[in-house]
Amino acid sequence: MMDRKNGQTAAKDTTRDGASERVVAELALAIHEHRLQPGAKLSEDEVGAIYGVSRTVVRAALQQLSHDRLVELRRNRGAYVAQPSVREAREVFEARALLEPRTARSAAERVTEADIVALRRHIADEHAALDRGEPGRALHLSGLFHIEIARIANQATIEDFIRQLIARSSLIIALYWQRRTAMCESHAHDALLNALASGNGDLAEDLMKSHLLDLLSSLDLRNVNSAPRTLQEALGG
Amino acid sequence: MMDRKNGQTAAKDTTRDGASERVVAELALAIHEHRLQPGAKLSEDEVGAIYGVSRTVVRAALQQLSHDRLVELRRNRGAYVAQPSVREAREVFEARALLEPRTARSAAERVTEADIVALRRHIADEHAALDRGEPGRALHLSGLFHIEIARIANQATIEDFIRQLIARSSLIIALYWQRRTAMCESHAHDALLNALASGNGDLAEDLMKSHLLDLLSSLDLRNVNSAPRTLQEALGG
DNA sequence: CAACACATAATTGTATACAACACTGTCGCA
DNA sequence: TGCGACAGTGTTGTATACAATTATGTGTTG
Repeated sequence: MMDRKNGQTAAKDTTRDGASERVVAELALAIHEHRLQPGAKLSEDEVGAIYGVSRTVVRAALQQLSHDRLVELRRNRGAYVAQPSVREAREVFEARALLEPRTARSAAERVTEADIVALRRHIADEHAALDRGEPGRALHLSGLFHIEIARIANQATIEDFIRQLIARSSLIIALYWQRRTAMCESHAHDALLNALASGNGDLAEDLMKSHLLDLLSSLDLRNVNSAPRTLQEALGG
Repeated sequence: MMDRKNGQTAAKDTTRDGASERVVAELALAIHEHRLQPGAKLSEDEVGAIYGVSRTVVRAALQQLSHDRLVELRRNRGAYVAQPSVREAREVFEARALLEPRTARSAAERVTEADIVALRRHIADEHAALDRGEPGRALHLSGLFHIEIARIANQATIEDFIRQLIARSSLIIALYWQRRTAMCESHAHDALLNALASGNGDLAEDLMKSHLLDLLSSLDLRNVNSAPRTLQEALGG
């Protein structure tokens, strides 16, 4: 293990200390991009070996992720990528419906030229990822679009909540997405962007609301398998 | 230190493992009841000695508290009870205004007899604490009243957010409360309880909204001392 | 006397060691 | 053969040791 650590030291020297933050970021990204599937076990030794840190650091990272509900900690049994239940899925979108439309309105009232440019960039990246056949990355970028809007609204507290909700949404989509509908949401993002650019708060609020409803309705939340999936299913897939 | 640990083992045997949760609870309670003032330093060794656990456990607890923004972690410099800025204070109440009125409406639509009984109990406890001259405890109970309403609304995700916001509100009140207005909010809680008991969602939502506005207006948020208070002031007080 | 530099002490960041618990497979018994 | 007890193995929970960083106090120097 020491060898591996030394092998990664070169790449780590930018991160000086606070090694757990890097692990948090890497794991969160892997979950967001669906490289880690819901239910996957995150063994402390294994994760530590991969990133060249001790279990102490890994534990801190896992605890942090568990607070965002990306990871579920079971006492004496380890950490697993969370598997939101159908009920949790509904709750998350309920909360988003409560927070995001109003936030979009605030954003429309405060948005600057630079913000618009950044948002256009996000959308372009999203399309590019889709064209490259990286739906996981596209989904991640789609989430960042929402977070960017929250940032523009300039309410750090609400932004944090939205960030958590979007992270969980990523897991929910991994579990409950039904392929039927194509990934058409980029259209919704375009419309939102236009509303923001024109400073139309009413429209932005409405568009966000219906966008979230669309998203929710594209999920299959009939509680067919509301029970947590077994590890075997996750590993076999 | 070992002696102390053994000395507490008897009291700890109910908590089997997960020792950090107990530390989290104790520290959070101390903060909520204003026994720990904003800005107070939480040394790992010291906290560990008090609760008879190692720094490992204390660190886990502090990290958890920092995620709820009750504690601020500064790299290589330790953990301090958070000192929300004026801006954060406004943001917290903005978020509460977004979440709680709608939640109160939901609660009114779902409330049961047992819930009403529990809420009455909360209010009674709150009054009792005030009469006993324990304003810190009364404030804590007042927060629990809000959390109870969120619980009744049966949206665990939103409940968690509200829980965080109320925890932070406790710190905000510790910092920015202006004595002028008496602790009259119990009245507001009574009115809310009646609205809930009669199943009047509209009224509950309105009452919650104005209750939060009252609370906000009872704070002194002119940024007289928006800069974080010095440790000396905290210690000298 | 003020200001800087350095040595010292104290505290946090990380790694490792040991203990406690959970899971797995085997053996014995009905 | 089926079920239960038990030991073995591996993983997590906690404590401690060491390294790195910061804060403090002292002495020197302009």
